[in-house]
Amino acid sequence: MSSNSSLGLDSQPRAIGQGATIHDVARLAQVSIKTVSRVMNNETNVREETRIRVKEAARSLKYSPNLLARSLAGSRSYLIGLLYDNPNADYIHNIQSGIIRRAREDGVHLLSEPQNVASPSLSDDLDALFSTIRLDGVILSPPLSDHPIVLEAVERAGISFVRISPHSYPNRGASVKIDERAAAKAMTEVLIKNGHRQIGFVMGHPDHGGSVQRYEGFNLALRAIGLEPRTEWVKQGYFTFESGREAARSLLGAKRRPTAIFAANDDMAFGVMAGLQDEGLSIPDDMSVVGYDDNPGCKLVWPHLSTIHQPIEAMAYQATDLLLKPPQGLSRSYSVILPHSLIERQSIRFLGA
Amino acid sequence: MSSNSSLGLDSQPRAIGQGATIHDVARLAQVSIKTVSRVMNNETNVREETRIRVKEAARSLKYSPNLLARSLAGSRSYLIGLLYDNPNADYIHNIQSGIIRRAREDGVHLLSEPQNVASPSLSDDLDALFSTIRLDGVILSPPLSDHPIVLEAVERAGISFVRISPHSYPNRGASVKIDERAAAKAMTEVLIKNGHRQIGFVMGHPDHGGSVQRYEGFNLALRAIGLEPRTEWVKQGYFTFESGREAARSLLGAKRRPTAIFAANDDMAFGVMAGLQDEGLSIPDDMSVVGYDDNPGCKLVWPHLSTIHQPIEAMAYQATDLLLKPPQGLSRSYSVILPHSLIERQSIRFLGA
DNA sequence: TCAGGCCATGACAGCGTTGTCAACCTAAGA
DNA sequence: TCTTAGGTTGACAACGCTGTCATGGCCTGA
Repeated sequence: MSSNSSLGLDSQPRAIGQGATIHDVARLAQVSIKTVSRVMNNETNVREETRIRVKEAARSLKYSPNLLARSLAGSRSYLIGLLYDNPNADYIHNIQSGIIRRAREDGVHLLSEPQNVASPSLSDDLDALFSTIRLDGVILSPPLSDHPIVLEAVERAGISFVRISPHSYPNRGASVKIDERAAAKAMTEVLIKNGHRQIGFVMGHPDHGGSVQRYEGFNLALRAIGLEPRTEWVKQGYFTFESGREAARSLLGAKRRPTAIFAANDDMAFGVMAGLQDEGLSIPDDMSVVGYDDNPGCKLVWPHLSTIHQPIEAMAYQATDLLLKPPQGLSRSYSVILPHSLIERQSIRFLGA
Repeated sequence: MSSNSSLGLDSQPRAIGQGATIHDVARLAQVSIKTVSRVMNNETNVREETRIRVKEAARSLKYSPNLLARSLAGSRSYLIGLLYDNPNADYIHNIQSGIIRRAREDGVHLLSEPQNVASPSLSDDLDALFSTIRLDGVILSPPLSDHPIVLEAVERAGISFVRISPHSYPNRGASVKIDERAAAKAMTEVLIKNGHRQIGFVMGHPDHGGSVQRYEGFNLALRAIGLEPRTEWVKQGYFTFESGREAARSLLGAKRRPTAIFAANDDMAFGVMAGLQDEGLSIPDDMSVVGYDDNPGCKLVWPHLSTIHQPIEAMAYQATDLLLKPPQGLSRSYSVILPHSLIERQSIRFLGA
């Protein structure tokens, strides 16, 4: 005897917590399951009358198609992944919010998959992930968006992906970013406009692509007024508070001190501020400080930190949009550049124009 | 003719990006797919020799079972959900990290599902979510862990769940929390030990259960030394920076000013500090301030904020452990209480013992 | 020697969908 | 009137697993 779970006689409601299936809807609407499938997927070639009847039945049964069955049978999984390895909670939170906001428009769900860049099994881990769950696509956030092993794994699995703020391999996939070079240049120009000529720079983590671009922007602004960056004023940092503090100390030891310090991210800028205050310097009177990221902490430190604001949430939304609705003739280097903004707060002293 | 996709003749490797299936492994190991299934699930009653042969085959094909097919056929989905509606990025990030750390031990993946508590469709949204994906369980983070509609939806769907830091409905499901009342009491006692007797309190959001308990702990400590809280020193806040600032202003308007202010979370404490500084007061000289949460901003504000630290990540790990490996005879009010800690920094002035 | 039991294994039917293909109906054109 | 094309619908086989049950081999004890 074959399954009778969908026979009319078996009118027993399902166990608590079990949703209706396509069979239940089909029976109620007096059509085949295939027609229900057509209606649920908004396919064409269904008589209007039938469509309404099915929709009515689906509504009354509170039917919603089982995602797992759908993906097993069809070619989509309605699941996308976010790959990240970033200690900055605020950044990830914004990314995630943007992705989910867009994904929900298409009934897609998000799998959060942090990865350890340093792990020797990274490649295998990703292979396992992709073969375990056939994702409709993944979003790569920095620093993973520039990581060759990650890119290879994604490409090997044949999964479509969008990179957020990539800096290398420009031809490997669509991306969403801001013009970090221009942003850093603008920030530097603000310092210049305020009369600063001796400006220190704390570089970002050498493995993050953004570090280079921000430094280039800084240099561009200086050269534009005929200045050459002095290496004794450029310190290597690692995007952490402590590395910023360290850099500040080191900068204060220079023969000649700068009048302002540009840290390549806010966490380091906070560290710089702390390091300066450790030495009894007052900000911005004795030293101006600016950062990059618009971390919520910017409004907590005193004075409030001037910085660059990236529309993280919007970038993630865009990235997901690109993933879910790829534009016609999407080239392998398709890239959306969103506008950044410069937030001036109280951490810059005006030295005269 | 039946499917030949698994016949020996069809030795063609799969399309790029497609993983091996259980049939591929079975063929290579010369066993039935059922035996492969047994080995992959560590079931008993498989001859050791066979087990090894299958494992070898699986490894060489880089086989990992398809999660979706597994869940469709079996009773588990290897997917759990995190339900949250909390603007605090740091909090959510820690929760998520803890969950994922534990989930990975069991090969389980996490679906991040923010929900809007205020949405009129909350109940329907949850029903749809649960019937679309049969989750193995969900973690409820505050304020959702106390939300009747959420609890009903989860119970209705028959999904197992664990609540993080619940405050109401103690008999509805397992939970993980800290003793918030004791923590707030301890914080207040530190203030008392430093000589403070006039202490202001900024309450948390009225919809968050924690607000009440923190206030109770505060009261307990006062009453223990024979003090009654003065209502003019107790202000309603909403867990936001701005509401803290507001409360500070209002507190300064009191006939007699307190010497210390305890804000029920750090964001409000930051607001209080800002409000105080707006009026030219110096912290802690003119007023001591303490918070609750150990937000990363605590080390950014000046002076650094004394606060209560909750082991958020560990709580989430525990909660997931409870979900994935429920202890025998788990009662409906099973609750794990983790230790908190009190972090003393520079925001308290010593007035004499 | 043989029944009884346990262990190891496999056949096969689902799980709830989508994809493929065939069948039917209707209206338009010959 | 008969085709023909296109719109509408359904039957049925996947998708890649797990659950159930049957089968056969081997060991044990009477």
